[in-house]
Amino acid sequence: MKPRVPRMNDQESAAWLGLTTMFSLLPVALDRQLQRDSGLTHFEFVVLSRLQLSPDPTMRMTALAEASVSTLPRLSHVCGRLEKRGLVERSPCPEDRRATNVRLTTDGRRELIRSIPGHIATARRLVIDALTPEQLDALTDITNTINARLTEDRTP
Amino acid sequence: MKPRVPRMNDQESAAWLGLTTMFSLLPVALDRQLQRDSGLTHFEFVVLSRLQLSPDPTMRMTALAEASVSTLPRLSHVCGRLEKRGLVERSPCPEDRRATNVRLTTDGRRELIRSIPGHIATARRLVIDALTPEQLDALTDITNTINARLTEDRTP
DNA sequence: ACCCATTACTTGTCGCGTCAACCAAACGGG
DNA sequence: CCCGTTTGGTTGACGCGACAAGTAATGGGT
Repeated sequence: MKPRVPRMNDQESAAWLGLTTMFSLLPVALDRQLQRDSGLTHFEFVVLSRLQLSPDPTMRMTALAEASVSTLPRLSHVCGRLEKRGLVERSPCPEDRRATNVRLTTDGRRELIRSIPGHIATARRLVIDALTPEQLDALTDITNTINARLTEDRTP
Repeated sequence: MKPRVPRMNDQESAAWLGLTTMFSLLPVALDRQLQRDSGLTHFEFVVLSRLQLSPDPTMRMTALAEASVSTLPRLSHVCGRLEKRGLVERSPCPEDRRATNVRLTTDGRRELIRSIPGHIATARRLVIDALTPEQLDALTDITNTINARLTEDRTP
């Protein structure tokens, strides 16, 4: 069955063009700043952040993957690199011997904290400070709505 | 000088989290659908689209790079692949012998047109149809504002 | 007329992410 | 108490993109 999807009108096209343009520019900009100033990719930054924010000092790979909006293979690779650089440590989980626990090392926490101000400054300069409070609220609603669709699309 | 950037408040954090979550999910989703159904990456799709939309049947690399929100190296690589697959053709520009002209082949146009309905359907399902008209307008404003900052940030 | 800077693009390298395949442990029905 | 299935994670291969470096043509200043 081919349910004939309607073309986009001008209003829809404008939104779509703005959106696609944004996400071909924004990730690159974030990666550039973090890489240049802190030697971290944005995703590495997110992983370290989620680890630090966790109430429990150690997290399972699956939980960390979920928290950092990623996949297990991707997380596994990046944890391998981060471990080599001494920023995280992995240890087998005693309760479930299939599982792996990850935790932030002292070096990892230090590097993360060092990198935060520059990252926040960039996020403010490029996005947050450019928007009005009403736009911030609107953006939250919009992204939450879209993200709901995206997450249910992830696992068919 | 270190002008002490303020932390984010709850409103700002919510918007930022929503945004970062979205652009770690959306590009993957678009690539997946296009790759599966049409053997194209989203960026390849954009390149072909811009070529087809051009009033002139042929475009300079620089113009195409700008239109597809990309860089010259990236575009050069992807044009190489697309040319190998017979979807585009490159020829030296007669007026400026440094320049290269790209144009869509018949096969390229056909493949593009084949791929459009599925792509639009995905864009609708994941984004457009999830939003109200007011949200679409808001999204256009927001992304245009951010994109302005991003583009001026690109070339310091 | 010459030279240096700029423009236009290409190429190579490297690192990251996706996917598929794999392994091992735990579960659960018969 | 098995044995098939599900869950948790790792690994390898491959492709794409960023960046840096290189080439070639153009143009602007003197």
